[in-house]
Amino acid sequence: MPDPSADERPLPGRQREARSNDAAVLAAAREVLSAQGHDASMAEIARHAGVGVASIYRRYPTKEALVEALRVTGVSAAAALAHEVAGSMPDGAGAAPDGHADDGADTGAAPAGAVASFLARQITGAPGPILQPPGRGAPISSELGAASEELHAGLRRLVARDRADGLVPEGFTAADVMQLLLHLRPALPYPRAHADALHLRYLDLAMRGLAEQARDGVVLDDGPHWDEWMGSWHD
Amino acid sequence: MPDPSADERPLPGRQREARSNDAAVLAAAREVLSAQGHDASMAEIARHAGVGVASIYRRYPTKEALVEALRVTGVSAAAALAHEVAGSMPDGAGAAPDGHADDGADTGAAPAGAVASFLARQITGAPGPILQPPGRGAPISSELGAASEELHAGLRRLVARDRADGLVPEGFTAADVMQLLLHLRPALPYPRAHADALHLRYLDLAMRGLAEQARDGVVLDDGPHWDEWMGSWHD
DNA sequence: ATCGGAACGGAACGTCCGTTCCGATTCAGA
DNA sequence: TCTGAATCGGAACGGACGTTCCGTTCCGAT
Repeated sequence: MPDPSADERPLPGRQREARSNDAAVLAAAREVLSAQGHDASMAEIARHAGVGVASIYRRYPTKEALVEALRVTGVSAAAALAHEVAGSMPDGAGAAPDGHADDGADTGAAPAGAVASFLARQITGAPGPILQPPGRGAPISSELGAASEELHAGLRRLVARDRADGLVPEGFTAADVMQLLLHLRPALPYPRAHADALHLRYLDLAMRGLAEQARDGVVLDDGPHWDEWMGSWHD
Repeated sequence: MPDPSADERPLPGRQREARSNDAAVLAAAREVLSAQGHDASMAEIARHAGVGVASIYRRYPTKEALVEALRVTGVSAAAALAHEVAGSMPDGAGAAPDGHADDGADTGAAPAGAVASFLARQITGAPGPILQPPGRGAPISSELGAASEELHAGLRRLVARDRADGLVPEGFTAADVMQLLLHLRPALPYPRAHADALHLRYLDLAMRGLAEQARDGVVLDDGPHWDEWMGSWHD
């Protein structure tokens, strides 16, 4: 979707505040929603961003739309990272998100798929409510669908590499990675650092289990499908 | 807390409906809260129980109190099961909850602690919101505290037995079992059976990881403490 | 210096939900 | 059969939150 007007910051007047507000809103939303869960109030997000509620609604028609935007950026960042870890970036993708090189160090010789997923979660900054699928009804904007597909491709590459290295058992798929992430998540009521430390502790167990299954030649029976994540269940 | 009046169903007149309503409310609450999460409405619970909202409030002063009651029964059932699996029941404890013998079969030679915990969760029937600790402020009624302590004792026995059998690594504690349960939980938005199947799939990974750590002689560094679960964090 | 419009912040509105209140219903005892 | 107490279900209340509306502020242009 190309912008017909000139895009090289042509009107830096009042619109610059708009842009910076936009960024502040996104950051605040990520922060507040990740700390307090999905029922944090819009007023709280606005206050955190140093902005009135109206400034949020001017850009996002609804709270769900704001969460959607966070989902898209989170999933895109995860996809970029997955591709990067897998060995080569996709085409002209943006720069890799910052601050993730150190975290991966202490996970040892774990399967890259799981590691990358954990890092992806770190990147999103808002693990619980945001990596979770939207409500039952009408899900998946085209943007989110595209990001999701890109992530799928990246994870497939990662898992394939891990399979070749004998780090994950046969039958373990990219969809498994997503569902494992959905099932193993930091406990909300605790302070962030504490919850993350424990999260890492137990994720390590799962990765060891994977590697052991691979060594034992286990063949997993049919697991989840990719579109079950973010999929519409229609009950 | 002994009841001074006669307790052997002395007034079966209108009060029988009260008793059965009470049971229906508890069952409905467990069902609805487990399916829809903590923000299911009281009206929905009442409707599910075939009862007016007032009949709930007549017995539980607040929604939180109702959830508390579910927590107590859930934790007590888990404690009873843990003691049973560990080899002998506590004193005059009630009968073991039904319908759990079959589920344990397909987990193979997994550590009993994790298996029992999973079963405990099955028993509670309301995994997510109910095993989670209450809000930050004033937690832990004495009843819940007692049930929690009983569960702690049971899990300690289980974990000790598993340690002796070389199924869990050194440094893995009863508190670890609880926190692992808190971190690895069924994904809500999916149909129950599906979410449970995946939950079991990934729990199996963690248990394999535990066993492997034990075989490798891994010594875990300091993990969680028991009273961090249900503990008041005071931020 | 003044004007127009874009963007702002916060007050106002409607809805939903937890909780309370009240008239109707049922049952034990006379 | 009648009375009264206990219990019931659902309507009414109050507050919180998502969303909308409006008067104000700021910036570029005339």
